[in-house]
Amino acid sequence: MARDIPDATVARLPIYRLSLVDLMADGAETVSSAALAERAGVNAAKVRKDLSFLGTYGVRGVGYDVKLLLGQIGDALGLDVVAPVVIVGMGNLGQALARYGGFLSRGFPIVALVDASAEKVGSEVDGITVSHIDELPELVRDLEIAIGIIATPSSAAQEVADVLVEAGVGSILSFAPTVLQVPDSVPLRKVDLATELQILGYYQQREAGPETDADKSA
Amino acid sequence: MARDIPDATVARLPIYRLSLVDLMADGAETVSSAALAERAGVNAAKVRKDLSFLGTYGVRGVGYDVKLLLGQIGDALGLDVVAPVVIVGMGNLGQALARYGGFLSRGFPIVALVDASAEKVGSEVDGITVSHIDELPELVRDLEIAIGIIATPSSAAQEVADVLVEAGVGSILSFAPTVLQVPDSVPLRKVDLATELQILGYYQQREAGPETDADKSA
DNA sequence: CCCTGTGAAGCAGTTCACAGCG
DNA sequence: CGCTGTGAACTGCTTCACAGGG
Repeated sequence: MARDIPDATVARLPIYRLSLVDLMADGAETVSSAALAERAGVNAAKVRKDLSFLGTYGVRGVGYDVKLLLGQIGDALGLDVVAPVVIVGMGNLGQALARYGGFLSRGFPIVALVDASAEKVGSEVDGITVSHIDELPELVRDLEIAIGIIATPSSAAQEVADVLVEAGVGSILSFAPTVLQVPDSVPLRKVDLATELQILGYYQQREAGPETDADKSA
Repeated sequence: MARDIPDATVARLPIYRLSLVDLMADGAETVSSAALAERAGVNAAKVRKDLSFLGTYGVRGVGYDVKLLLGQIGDALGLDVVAPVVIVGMGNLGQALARYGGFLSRGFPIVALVDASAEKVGSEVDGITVSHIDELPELVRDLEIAIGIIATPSSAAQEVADVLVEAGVGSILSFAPTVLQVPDSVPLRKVDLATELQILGYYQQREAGPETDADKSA
């Protein structure tokens, strides 16, 4: 079992996974690093280096077995372990995420929805009844929730993050446009539309930008 | 005018901006690199290095003038130039973004909404009438749209990206979980819920992860 | 002979540490 | 005397280039 994969590589594994799923749908049984690189939008050396962190599964002169590689990436990402998700904040974005999340591959089931407003509590979104935010700690414990998604206004985000951490959530994904303070032991990732637009604005200004990477995150 | 700022710095400027807006609301007139670093969740040396790329605006022994610094960051990001936005795909996510976008600071007005389905075309979302996707090139030209946001299913994303590029959009933000091919001259950023969850899954697995970065992106 | 796996070189980003200005 | 601005060291990521296996 491969441990301690560089952050930059981890951020690319889901992209390789996506490409491999497509390849498998196309009936491919093996794939070369060059072909995978093309699909994933990176260069071949990077693909080989990245995959080498998972252990070695390529066959020289042939390439990688698509199915096997998919399994290896899934193992590395821990996709075999189900990680229940709660979405906090049932505004436009939270509701959209709840419905959108329904399409997510098995592994990240949305098991609870939470909001602070009396109007929303009790209503159903995508088949799940919205609970009051005061019940969050209880929900996290009872449903063994691993990931908390914050889709509240900025003003409430830190408070929600504190509750999630306190309740024992394993990691947090925030859509609130604010910086959150959480213990180092809780992985936190942030997605913010305004930030993304501003970054694009910079590159646009001076014609010709880089070619993405996102992940930039880790 | 400061040119050629490192990608990693550009990705942090919106975060500094956010922190500075808060500081200004709190009535602060100056801020030290240490204080700004704390708010932004980075270290002080990084703040100073980053800001040095904008030109020098700090006063030794005192810190940075909040208002002046906000202006400088805005200039660097090109926030003085209005960049009209079109959202393509009026599913749950697209609609949520349209409404959410209404809250965005001036500078990124959503001026058009587009969808392929006859049901959606003609309806109104957040005060804007949804146009048919065939009108996209025309809209981009007439409304001088600078940024295209892709909120379609994966299957349509590449086609939409091609149309946007062809129509002359300056940059693209994609929410579709697929890798898009665009010319190097068009900055592209990707946001994908499933990718984010998978990355979190990795770090969660081995208890104790890094402290975000997002962006990871450029 | 093709394609992987990987040392080694090169580059970008981060952090340190301190000189110097207000 | 505090805090900035920055050279220099360091760390981590990317890319090159090639040895070696199927």
